[in-house]
Amino acid sequence: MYTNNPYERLNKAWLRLMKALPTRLPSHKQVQLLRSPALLHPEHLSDALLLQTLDQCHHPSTLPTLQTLHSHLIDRHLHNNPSIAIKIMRAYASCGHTSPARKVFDGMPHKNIVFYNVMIRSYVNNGLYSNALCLFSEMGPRHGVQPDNYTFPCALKACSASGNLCGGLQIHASVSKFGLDTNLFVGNALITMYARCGRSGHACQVFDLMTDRDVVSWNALIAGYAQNGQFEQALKALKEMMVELNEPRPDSGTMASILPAVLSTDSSNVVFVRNVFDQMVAKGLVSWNAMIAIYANNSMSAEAVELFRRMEMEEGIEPDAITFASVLPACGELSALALGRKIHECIKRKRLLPNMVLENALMDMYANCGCLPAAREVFDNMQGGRDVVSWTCIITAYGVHGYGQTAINLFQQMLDSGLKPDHIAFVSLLSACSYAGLLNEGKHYFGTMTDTYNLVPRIEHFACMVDLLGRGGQLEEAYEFIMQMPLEPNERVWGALLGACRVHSDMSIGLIAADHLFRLVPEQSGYYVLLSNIYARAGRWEDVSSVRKAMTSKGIKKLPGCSNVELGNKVYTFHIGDTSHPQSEEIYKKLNLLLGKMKEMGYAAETDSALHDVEEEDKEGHLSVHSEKLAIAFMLINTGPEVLIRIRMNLRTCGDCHSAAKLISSITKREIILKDSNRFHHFKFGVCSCGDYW
DNA sequence: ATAGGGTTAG
Repeated sequence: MYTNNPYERLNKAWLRLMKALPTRLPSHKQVQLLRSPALLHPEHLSDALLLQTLDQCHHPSTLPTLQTLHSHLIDRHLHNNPSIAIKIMRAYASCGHTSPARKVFDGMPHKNIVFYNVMIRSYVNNGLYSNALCLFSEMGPRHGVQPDNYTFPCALKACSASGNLCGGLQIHASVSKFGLDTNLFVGNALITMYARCGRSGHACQVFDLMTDRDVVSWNALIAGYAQNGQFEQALKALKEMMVELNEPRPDSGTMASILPAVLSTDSSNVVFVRNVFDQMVAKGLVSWNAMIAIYANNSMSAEAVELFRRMEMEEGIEPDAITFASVLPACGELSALALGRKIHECIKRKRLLPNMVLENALMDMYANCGCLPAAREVFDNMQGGRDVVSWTCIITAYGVHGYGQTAINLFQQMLDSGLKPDHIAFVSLLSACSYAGLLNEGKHYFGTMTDTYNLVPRIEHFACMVDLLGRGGQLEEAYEFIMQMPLEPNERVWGALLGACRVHSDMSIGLIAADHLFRLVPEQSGYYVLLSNIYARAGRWEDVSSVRKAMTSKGIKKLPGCSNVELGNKVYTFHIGDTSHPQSEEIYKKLNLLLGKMKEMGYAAETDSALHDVEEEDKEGHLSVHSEKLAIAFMLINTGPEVLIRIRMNLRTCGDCHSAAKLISSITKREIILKDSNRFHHFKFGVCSCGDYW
């Protein structure tokens, strides 16, 4: 039965829609809301519906709706009702507009504490911390309102968010005056305030003095330690939290809080956090995101990708932008181009672009998979602007692919766009110069770094410069450069010098570098072959055996080299001397065939070169064929001539495999992109983009 | 009618 009001049905339908909507609307629902015919004529809506619609205005896109509603509420003289006025203030604040909220606030003749609390919170949520504190300080006997247990958490949040320790201390004093020290919410806010102001000791004191603690208290404490770089303390707090019986149980906030402490950590800690994760009854999206990020950042890319798959497929949880930003680096690390592309499609389908973080992550993924054009396409299509990270991504991409001049041009374009380069941008640029052998350019930019941009060079910049000079054959100069560095040279610096000595066959400086390296990191697997070979060549047999002993006594084994290639939707892994593949016989046949042709072209296996990182037992036989060669042969057998061969290797490729790949690319007229632990080698027409230096 | 902690990139 309908009345004569033609909008009665619409009112009913509208009411149903309102009830069905969640409190926070996803963006497409917001658009629906704005286009609703009922809202074009809100005068036909009942008071109750108007108020229900008001509750749904929580997003900037609903601002026009809100303004219409507001004027109708004024027309109906409902705006002076305190609870309605509060709703209007909150809605404006959620839409990012504090001024109209303040107007409502100022227009209320009798403001009780709730008005103050809501107004202060509006300011805090919109980043206007000083406004919030200003209003807070106006409270008091003069205006007839005293701050209460709702006011303090908000006021403290204003201090936490702006790192305002001074204000925080004053508020803490005030908290004590009002006897709210033991309030749970106030205590939690105090912990965060101290932690965010760099005082995790104070935060811990507050925590210890609290009579009630809940999961938020623990999370605030853990986050405090984690954000202040006290990773061990953060883990200790999490462990204590876990042994507390029953309550409080860790929640997704716990996972997010511990995150910074375990982004770069030991595998034992990753295992521990994984246990926490597994024990959580209701893991939300945030927990999955955090766990994926932890794996991805600790070089456990396969685990990151596997967790991502489980989350989507088995748990049916919808990934969001943060999930993608966390899993994309893992795709890059694995050169899982097919998965990376799938994720890119998914991102487009979900209309998550433009999003700078995602676009940067996509660029990085494509660059790491050896797809420079795809990385460039993402860069060119960025609609929401580019930041230093975006530019650094694309500069790195060109740099590692050997296009130093393009990297320099991009760097200049970045400057032209008004952005200021930071430390990492310079690492990227200097490496690009170094990879491309642009000696003078590298020196020039190293100079501008301090002269123009007031950046103090860090150890990684010095390592880049040593690499740059060394590559140019300026070994004496490189050595001098190290000697006058203001920082203590580390293994990267000496490693760069040793690498240069290998390429330029300089024994005397090579031995100096080797001695330093041996002193610094005798056990580091990456250097040990080089070290023992250079000592052997110099006839220093005692040092040879010391290197070997250091290796075995510390129980460190050489990381087994392996090469990954993607064929179809599968990743195939090859190890040294691998005979496990069904096509093994064919692979070795193919390699022998190629070897014959290579020898005709003057190839000799580099097994006796003292300055080369080839192992003793590495002869031409089956047992010692390096994984790169197997992977290349496998791809030659299984793909047509038009297919670009992409290989991912976990170590630095050796000189022998490099020469072999170069010759094979020439003989077979195939393009080969080999990514080793250091950089890309793009073999085309018998030439390598790295200029035979790496 | 009002409150506290936490997640993503080079």
